[in-house]
Amino acid sequence: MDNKREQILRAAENIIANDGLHNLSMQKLAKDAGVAAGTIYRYFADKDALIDELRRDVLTQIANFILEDASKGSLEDRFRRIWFNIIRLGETCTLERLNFEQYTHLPGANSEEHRKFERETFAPLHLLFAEAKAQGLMLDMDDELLFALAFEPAVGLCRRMRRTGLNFQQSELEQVCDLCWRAIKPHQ
Amino acid sequence: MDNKREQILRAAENIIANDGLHNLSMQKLAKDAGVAAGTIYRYFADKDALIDELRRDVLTQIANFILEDASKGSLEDRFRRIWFNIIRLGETCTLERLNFEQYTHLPGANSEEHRKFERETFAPLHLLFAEAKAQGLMLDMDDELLFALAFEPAVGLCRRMRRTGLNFQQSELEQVCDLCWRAIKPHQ
Amino acid sequence: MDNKREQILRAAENIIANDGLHNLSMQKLAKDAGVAAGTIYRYFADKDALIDELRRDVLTQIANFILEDASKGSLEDRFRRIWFNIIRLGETCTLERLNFEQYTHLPGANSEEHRKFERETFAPLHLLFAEAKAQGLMLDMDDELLFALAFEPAVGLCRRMRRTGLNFQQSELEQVCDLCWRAIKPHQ
Amino acid sequence: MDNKREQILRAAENIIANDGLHNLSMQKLAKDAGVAAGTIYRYFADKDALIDELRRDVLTQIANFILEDASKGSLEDRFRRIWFNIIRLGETCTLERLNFEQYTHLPGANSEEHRKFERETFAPLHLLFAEAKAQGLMLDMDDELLFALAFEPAVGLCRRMRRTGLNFQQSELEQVCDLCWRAIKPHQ
DNA sequence: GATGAATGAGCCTTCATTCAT
DNA sequence: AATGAATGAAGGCTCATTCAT
Repeated sequence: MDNKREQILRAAENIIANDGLHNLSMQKLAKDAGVAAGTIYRYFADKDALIDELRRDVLTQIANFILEDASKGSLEDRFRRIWFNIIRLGETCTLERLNFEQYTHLPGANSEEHRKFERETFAPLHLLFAEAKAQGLMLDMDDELLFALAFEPAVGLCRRMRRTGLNFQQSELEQVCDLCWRAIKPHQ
Repeated sequence: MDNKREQILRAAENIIANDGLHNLSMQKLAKDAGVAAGTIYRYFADKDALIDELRRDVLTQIANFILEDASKGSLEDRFRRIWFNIIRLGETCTLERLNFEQYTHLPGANSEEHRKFERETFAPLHLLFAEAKAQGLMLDMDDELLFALAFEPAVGLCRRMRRTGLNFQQSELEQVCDLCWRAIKPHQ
Repeated sequence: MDNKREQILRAAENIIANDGLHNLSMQKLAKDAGVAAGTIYRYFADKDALIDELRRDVLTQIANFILEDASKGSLEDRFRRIWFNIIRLGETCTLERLNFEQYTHLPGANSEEHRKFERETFAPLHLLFAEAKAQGLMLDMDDELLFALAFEPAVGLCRRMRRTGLNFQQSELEQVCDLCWRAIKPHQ
Repeated sequence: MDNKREQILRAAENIIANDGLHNLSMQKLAKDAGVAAGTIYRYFADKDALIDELRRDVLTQIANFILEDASKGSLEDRFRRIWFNIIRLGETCTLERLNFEQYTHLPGANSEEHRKFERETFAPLHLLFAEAKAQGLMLDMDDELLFALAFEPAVGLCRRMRRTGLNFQQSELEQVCDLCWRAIKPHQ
């Protein structure tokens, strides 16, 4: 049964989410995953490889979560859905799952190789931008800049929620989302 | 002479900036700081306390950098100055100083205690927001939301620059800054 | 079919010859022998037993090699043939077979039990000595002493060749062999 | 006090002599040497470096023992003294010291670098050979061949004594030594 | 105050062996 | 008989911390 690999990855994610990467020891991981220490090495070459895999795995989960239903409805609907998915991702601060910020701290997240993987995984987002620009609904800027204006506020609010444990009111969030949408729209 | 404490903190910052937190060993720190390993323990209770102090120390430096001249000129000038200070901070990738992102990775940065310190350190920013709201130049929203809209795009772009190593053109950044400023301005 | 036992022994010999005893892991052995790890334990009680068997097995091969044709021709011919077989054994540094020196390093080679086996295996040598002594062609000394005088130089030269990788000229070897033969001959 | 380094080397030698190299664990070594595991690493970079040093250290001891008084008296006296020093070295099978055979099994003993060190350490032997050849007391052969004829029998007898635990009678050894000396002397 | 040698718990990893299939 | 996934003890090594000097 290959769910042992899955058990290990989930236990690793859990430990990092709760105690931080520096508390991820192979001994503890084995115990939490319910396997023997040696077993981990049947599935992952070494600790680095395990983290590599976890990084990709988590990114995929995050992307799936954020981009869910990102292709249905009007462009504005799709934008808002993504925006709130980011918020929801931040709100879902179960201690069992790595959040986006923790993910970016994983070693290797900045490697050229991984950034390529990230680009591919978030391809739908770039399609959305392209479509919107083509229809004159978004400013014709570099995607990086658009993302910063449109979604970084949401990412930042997530971080804030995570750090303080406090949530915002839905109406407040709606207003911010609205302002983000306006910010990247061509001025009438 | 208390500059030994300073030597130690600077050496620690330097090591983390260059090699990462996980390469900060007390022996290497002692060597780089030019003191004996035991000496560190005369100034800091233990490694955690050292990092606690470094975290506050670095935050203060960062705040000083970002809020430099934040009280001169028109409100828009002050806003723009802060916004570009954030960008400059991201661009200034000296190997000698911790950058903002590295700072946020330091363990304990999310503790209630440290967040309180952070709030105090960035008090001038809240004063700016208060002043601007009073003059009707900014939307009357929670400071957290305002910050997200106004500055998170800059923070995000810094992160992007660090990760990819690429810089943006000044004109592009000006445009984004401008859009941030508009985003939080009341729609006349 | 019992050739699985043989496969395992050959694979073990091969690994030790190429990579050294300390690289003989049961997993690698299983892989190289083309069997499952557990299967080895159907043929050998444990790793020690496997090495025990390999030791005997290799000794037998070595003895066969050295004593080949050791019963044909004049006593001097037989002596010389053995002497040069020892040299040839040292020169034959195939990577597939353990050489004599590697053999002597196998744990347990000095056990009383194994030495008895060694004595039996080299019985023909003792017969040769007995015959030669009876004919007055060799000094009437303890076989151990005779062996030391007659063959240890050859063994030593092999070791030297293995260590340095250099070979000696045939004429030089002939001279040494000749001097060995003289050394154990009664002084006219 | 730098005798900790010495303690560690002696404990290592002791363990290898008694239990074999594969039983030399850093844990056991630390315990036997009366230091903490980490302390070993203050004196030796790692296990390999420790063994490297031990190899040189033991070779030096062996050479000192064998070459003791090797420059006094007639050439034959010197020859016999060395020959019997080799025997004595083998007889001195205290379990506390590595013998020559064990020494040659230490990893790295065959490296070019170490062989060079060996050559230097045994330089007096080569001087002896040179002197004897110049005086016409020894055959004009390669030193390697001379050594094989003259001393390998002694080395072999040592090995034998070590393996069987039995000693030879002094008169027997005298005879063998004598035959070795004759073997390398020019046939009048 | 300052030193740095010494400590030993804890880390990552390997591998002989077992056992359910 | 054969498999190979799983085990977990043990190995080499690091490093935060202490303490005699």
